[in-house]
Amino acid sequence: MPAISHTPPPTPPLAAVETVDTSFLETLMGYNARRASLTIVEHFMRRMAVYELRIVDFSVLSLISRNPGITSRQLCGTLGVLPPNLVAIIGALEKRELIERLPHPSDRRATGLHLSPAGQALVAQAEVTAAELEEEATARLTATERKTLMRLLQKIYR
Amino acid sequence: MPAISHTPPPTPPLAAVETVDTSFLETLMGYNARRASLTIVEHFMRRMAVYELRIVDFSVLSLISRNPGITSRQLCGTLGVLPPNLVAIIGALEKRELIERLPHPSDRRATGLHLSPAGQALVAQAEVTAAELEEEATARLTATERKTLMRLLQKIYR
DNA sequence: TATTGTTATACTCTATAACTATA
DNA sequence: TATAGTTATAGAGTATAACAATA
Repeated sequence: MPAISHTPPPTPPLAAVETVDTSFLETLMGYNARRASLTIVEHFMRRMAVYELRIVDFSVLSLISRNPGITSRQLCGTLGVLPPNLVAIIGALEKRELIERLPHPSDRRATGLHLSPAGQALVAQAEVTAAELEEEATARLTATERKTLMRLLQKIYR
Repeated sequence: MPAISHTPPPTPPLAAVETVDTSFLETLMGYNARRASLTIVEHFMRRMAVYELRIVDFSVLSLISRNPGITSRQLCGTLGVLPPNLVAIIGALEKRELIERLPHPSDRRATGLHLSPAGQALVAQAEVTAAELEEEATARLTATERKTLMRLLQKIYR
């Protein structure tokens, strides 16, 4: 049986933290993907502000542009937005006269979404800006690294 | 001068969209980073549910573990959380008796955050799970690709 | 019976202003 | 005067339930 010490255990040092050690979090793909994603999102919001477009608005317009007649349901499935939350998004874009709702050719429950001429002009400009800001946000990467990064990210989510 | 047609312009075809073309969005780094990030986040939330930890809770515990005595302000700066929003997070972890607040050695305005023994045990388990789920989420990548991806993501946000 | 689009609503996350105690 | 931590609160984003019209 060991001797029992009657002195209290030593008080912990309680030193102040000088610089925060984030090395463990940086070994996690989730942490790195999130940080990188947030960085690009910042660039995006700053550059798209002139068009008064959020990321979801830009995505919706771009998808309608390349898929004229797409339905709300298809947009929801593609972008991971729940149907009730798309209503206000579509409504606002329609109120700005950037998109139009036309009857769906074969399903009277649905409506086909189309860009107005103003919407086509806006999305054309916004897509140029999007390409530019991508270059900005990934300026520290070479063209080859950019392609590699794109490919590896797609391997995760596809 | 060309002849003027008096017939109305042809009605647009209004064909239904069969499969949604997402090829343009897939050329954007922001889109790919966000999709990949969301995929990993899903894995994370599912696996961390047993510990009742959200990503921010895990991050806070892991940072306190490696930086005992870290202040709320330092956590905010590291994780990009605003001070008012950290209060409830810290409060809940303290109520669960996973962390303890001890006086800061040199600044009486601040409090140093420390893990309780229960908190240390939980974070140790959670970090193992985190490493496992990372493997799951990036299962389609080789070890080399994983390292490359990590490096390229860090080049964007650092 | 299932699906599209919608309303209402609740919950979470994020952001801003203002206060106290201390530096 | 500036900073750490806090409260109250507002706004954005995300979630579920339920309904009418149509498939």
